[in-house]
Amino acid sequence: MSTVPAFKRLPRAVREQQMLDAAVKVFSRRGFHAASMDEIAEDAGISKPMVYAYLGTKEELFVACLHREGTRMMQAIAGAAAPDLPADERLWRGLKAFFGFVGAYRDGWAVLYRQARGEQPFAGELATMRARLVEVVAGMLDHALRAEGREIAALDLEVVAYALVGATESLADWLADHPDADPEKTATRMMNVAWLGAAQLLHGVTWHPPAD
Amino acid sequence: MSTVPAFKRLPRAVREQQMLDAAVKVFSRRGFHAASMDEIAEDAGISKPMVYAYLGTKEELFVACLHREGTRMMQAIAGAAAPDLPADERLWRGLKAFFGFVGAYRDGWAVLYRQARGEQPFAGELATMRARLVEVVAGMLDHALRAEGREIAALDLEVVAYALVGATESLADWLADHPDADPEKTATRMMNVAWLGAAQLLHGVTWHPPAD
Amino acid sequence: MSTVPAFKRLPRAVREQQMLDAAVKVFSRRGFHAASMDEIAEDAGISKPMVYAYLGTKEELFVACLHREGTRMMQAIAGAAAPDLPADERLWRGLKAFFGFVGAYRDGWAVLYRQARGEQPFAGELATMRARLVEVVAGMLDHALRAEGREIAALDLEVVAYALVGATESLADWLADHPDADPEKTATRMMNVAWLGAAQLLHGVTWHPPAD
Amino acid sequence: MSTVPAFKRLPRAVREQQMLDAAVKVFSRRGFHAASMDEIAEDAGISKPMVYAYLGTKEELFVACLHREGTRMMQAIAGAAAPDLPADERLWRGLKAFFGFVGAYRDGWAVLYRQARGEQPFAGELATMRARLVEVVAGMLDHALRAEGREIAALDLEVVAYALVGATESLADWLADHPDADPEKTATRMMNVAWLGAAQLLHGVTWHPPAD
DNA sequence: CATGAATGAGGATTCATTCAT
DNA sequence: GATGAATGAATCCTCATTCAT
Repeated sequence: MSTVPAFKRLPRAVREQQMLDAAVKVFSRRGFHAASMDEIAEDAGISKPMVYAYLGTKEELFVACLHREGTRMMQAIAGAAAPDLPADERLWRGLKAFFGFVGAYRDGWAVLYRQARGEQPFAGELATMRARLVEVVAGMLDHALRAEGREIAALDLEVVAYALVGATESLADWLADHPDADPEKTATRMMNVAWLGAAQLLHGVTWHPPAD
Repeated sequence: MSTVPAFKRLPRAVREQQMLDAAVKVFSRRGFHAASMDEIAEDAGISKPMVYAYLGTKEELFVACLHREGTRMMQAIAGAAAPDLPADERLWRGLKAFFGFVGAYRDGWAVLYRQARGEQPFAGELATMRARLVEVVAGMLDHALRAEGREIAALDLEVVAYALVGATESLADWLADHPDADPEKTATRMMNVAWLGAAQLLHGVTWHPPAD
Repeated sequence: MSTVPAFKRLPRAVREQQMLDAAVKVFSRRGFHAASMDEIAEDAGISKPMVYAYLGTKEELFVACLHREGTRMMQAIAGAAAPDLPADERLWRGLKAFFGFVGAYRDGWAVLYRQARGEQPFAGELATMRARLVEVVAGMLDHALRAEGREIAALDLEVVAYALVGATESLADWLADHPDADPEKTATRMMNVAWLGAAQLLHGVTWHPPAD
Repeated sequence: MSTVPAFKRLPRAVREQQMLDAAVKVFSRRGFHAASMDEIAEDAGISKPMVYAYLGTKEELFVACLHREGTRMMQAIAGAAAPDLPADERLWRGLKAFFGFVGAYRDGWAVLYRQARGEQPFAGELATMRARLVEVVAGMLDHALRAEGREIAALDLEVVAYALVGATESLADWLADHPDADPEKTATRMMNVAWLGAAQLLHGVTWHPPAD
């Protein structure tokens, strides 16, 4: 019955999303350190003490951003790359979803990687997220290898997967810096880098250092 | 037994190197923002005003670090990967030199990439350095392709090179985080990722998205 | 007996005045450069960040002082020297009000002139304020001259007015340095310097350099 | 017999003058606080320790500037206004010499007054110099009054002289700010302000406050 | 005589964070 | 629940001043 003005006394969940939106925006524009809680609060249209009450300290707030954006990204990928598809199909769909996400949420991507990578407090968080990706990729490769009757040392597998993830992140950076670039085209290029080599590996072709 | 009282009234060139050493160390441990000029000065065994007198502001100091470490790295690579070698040989030697450098100067690598990537003021500096690498790699691929009588769009070439550089940087990160890992082994793994795929490309094999 | 804990959580307007009071006091005692924001904040009974939050940087704070004191002074003069009075009466009342102000707010005067004059960043501010005074005085002279059927070159008028203002400022300095001196007596003396000469000018008497 | 390069190993007196030249220039451009000993030394073409060795601390250096410029000015005036001339002639010549000096050595004037006025450490020095001027002017007035068979209270005399000196300084400021203005014209204007009033005083005309 | 090297000390400014209303 | 008011604690940077060569 009360006629409270819109945008006031919103339920907590809504407020929190507003704050996270503002935080992601400001963190991605300014970077973690240069971002000020003042600016975030102002951008969220809320007073600073509210931000602290709802989402805690600056670090906690950043971690919350990381979580939200990371979860969104993983969901986008997981939803596209069903585990029962063949390896190349899975990889292709996953990459398409990934680059699509990056293209659509450049701010989120900037928060996730560009900022988090440099700041030690979040290295752990980031490592966890990346580890999940690496694990997925490594699992795909391993699965495909076993289907071919082959095997590869776990460490080698991990490192190769790590490299592929790194290449992908790098192209994501490139995409974030080229607003006009086409995400799907970028995914295709990544496939050409990743799959051609991986397919060789699957067929048992490997490279060895020369005698030197 | 030396007749010079160590650490006192050293000539400028020496002090500057000491300062850069300290700065690289502190920046790599703490990150650009969290690093304090006080700590850098103390670590260099000198007072703050000297740091300002010789190397300028904090940003200028960081750029100086970037330059020194970047130059060292490029020299290490250039010295190893002579341009007259065949492509795979050049790639292999370049990677070996690169991972060797990263393994030997983990602090320098951290300053170069992990820190610089996140901080906007240095994005430009870093982009320039990475662009040089990408250009070299792209040049190698292009050279090899032409030798095979093939060609590829410049943009595609750049993006593929970008991905390879990204994968390499990612493995370098991994190496920096695993002090016991063997640089040469890591280089071998990178070759397996990069060269197997690149060789396919060289032979005209490409991947195309399914009809969907 | 008051129910409000004095000096705590005061509204912004009140705190700003306290800060300005403190700033005027400290600036006038120490001079702009030698004054420290620490001392001003402490004198205002508040922490430094509040000063920055409300009044901005040291320069902006000084300008705020200049504005407040200058406005007060101009109001005191304007309130006393009604424009419809005869010239000598206006001049007398204006001078009385002016020296009364200086006698009552010696700190304010010191900030206004002694400090501002020396520091380049405020030369403009001060020049504007002095220009207003000069204009008023010149206007008075011009008005009186025209009433006598005479005229004088605008530049001459300005310079003469400038000299009168300078003489007045100088006596104000003298007054500020002699706490026991009587402001009204000082005003009378200034009239004897200013009016006797001005009256001659009004009657067409002028001095010309000898043939030499 | 030695062929030392010119401008090196100069006799002390010469070096000191070079330093003072540089100091006057820098102080007048930047103001006392903003001026740095580095800049002064560099401008003098000499190393900082030399400045300290010859002229002492920054304050002492400033005082030395004050002395040199003040002495030059007093000499210029004293040389022109011979004590045996009639009062108006003396005043006219003195003013001409004064404004001529200011016009010729704007830097010196800026150091003398604009800078020194604001900085407490030099208030005393300045007051002494101004007192000498005031004394001279007051002496002139007194001498002329007695010649007319009149007398005036010492304090009144001092204050009036103070006002005249103030007006003169003020016009000197104006002159320093208007590089194209003619010093002699300015002196004439000052005579019109000063002498017309003073002459009235000499003839026994005085102004008294209205009954109120 | 002359200077490059070196520093102690201090000041402006900013920010994350928390009360008291 | 919500906020204006308030601050402790750092951090960058500069400068007058002095050794040691």
